[in-house]
Amino acid sequence: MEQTAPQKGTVTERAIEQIKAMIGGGSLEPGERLPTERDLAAQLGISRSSMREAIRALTVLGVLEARHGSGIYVTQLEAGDLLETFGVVADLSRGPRLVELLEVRRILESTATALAAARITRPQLAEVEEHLAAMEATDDPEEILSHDLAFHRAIVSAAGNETMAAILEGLSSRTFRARVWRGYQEEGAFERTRREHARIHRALVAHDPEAARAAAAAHVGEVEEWLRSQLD
Amino acid sequence: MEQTAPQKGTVTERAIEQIKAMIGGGSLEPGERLPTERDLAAQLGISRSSMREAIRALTVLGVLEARHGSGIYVTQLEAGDLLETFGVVADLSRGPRLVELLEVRRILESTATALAAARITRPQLAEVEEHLAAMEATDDPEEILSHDLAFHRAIVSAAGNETMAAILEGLSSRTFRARVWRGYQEEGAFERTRREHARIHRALVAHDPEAARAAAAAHVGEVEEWLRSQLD
DNA sequence: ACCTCCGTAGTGGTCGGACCACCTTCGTGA
DNA sequence: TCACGAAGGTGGTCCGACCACTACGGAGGT
Repeated sequence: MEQTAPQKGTVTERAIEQIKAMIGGGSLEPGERLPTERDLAAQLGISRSSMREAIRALTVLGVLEARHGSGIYVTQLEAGDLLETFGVVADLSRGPRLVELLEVRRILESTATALAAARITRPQLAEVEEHLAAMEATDDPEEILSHDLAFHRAIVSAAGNETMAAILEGLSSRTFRARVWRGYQEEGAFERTRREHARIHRALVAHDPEAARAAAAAHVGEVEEWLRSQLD
Repeated sequence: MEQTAPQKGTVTERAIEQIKAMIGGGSLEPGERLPTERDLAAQLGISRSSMREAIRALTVLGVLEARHGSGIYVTQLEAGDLLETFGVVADLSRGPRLVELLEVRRILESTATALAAARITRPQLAEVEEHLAAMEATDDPEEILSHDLAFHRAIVSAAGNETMAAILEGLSSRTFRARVWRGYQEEGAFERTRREHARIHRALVAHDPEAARAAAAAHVGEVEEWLRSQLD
């Protein structure tokens, strides 16, 4: 009997694990180019079709990047690369799961905003104010949403934790917010949102972490409460 | 000109988006069975190979589940299904990224532990104590790690937010902890870990959320500090 | 009438080959 | 010296065949 092949799971799953192991084990560095699909397949003793499925899987996970005509490369393995799939969670979650997601966002975003209050620099603060102003200068819901997202993104970015920023980016994905906020905003919540944003902004200017935490938690909590009440 | 085909990106990427849209749009319910690979391919006008890649991608994301000989099914789309891939992030992150990951875990786990202190039931508390006792009754590092994981999992579970639990599960994945803790535990941190666990336990028994939050934050923070000091 | 067993149709899993679309490189020519 | 174009290499797509496994239902026995 040949013991060289453990034979657990499908060949594609094995290939995925082996490539992941190569990267985790250090034989493949971030940014490095992999052998060709054909070579990799021969190397692991599987067909090119199965190897392509493995590569595709690692591509959607943000671990690999395939460039047509050039080759397959390991991504930089930055937080943004690996956490891009987090948006899928937000897009496909429903019902009670959405509330839980918002609760996670409230916890992380309030902490991030508190950190930002302590660390934010003048240029970063200027960017925050820019989006705040742009939000109030238009009536187009689409544009408001864009600057709303950018407003929070700028704040979270100032907290200095890229991983946290990437997670929150997923939790605030465009389709997610559009889905939840459509109903929420229609209940005349614009004015309240404006006040909450202003309160967050004042805390940032004052470099007051506790006030920032409270303001951000209240802001996200408002939507959370509304969504919870909709589940009846 | 045929305008029926938008032609952006690869056909596989389009197929992934279309299937995701079907699920998000409600034409595919959780647990429902999809058409066969061959039918789906014909339906979207692509080859079976490309369709298989799309299905494989959605499978690793925890959205679909393929059962050999039976068919392809939509998962229940529970937090655990969709966030299983989160472990990959922890496994492949390195250097500064690891510290950021631990910071996120500290924030979430301290909050979860605080919630647990307020809500934990007697049976749940019993399970926590079981793992605590088992941890102190053995010298096998492997077994200690197992019960350590289960200890925290039981606590987080008592917080009542499955999504948060699934995220923390990923942040505490076996390979992740084994990697970080190997060096940490060798510095005689066993005794300190024991005291910290005991402190968390006392806070749970007393149903004291603030004490629980502080104890959990300190516990994770210890490892975080140590890892930060190793980056020199 | 009921249960057991096994055949069979249908499904996902794997393979090999062919061709296309795109990028990169290098040699040719101005 | 530099711009251009041809050629090779790479990922992207498709096809057809076969294998491994599951599920369903009918034949046979009790």
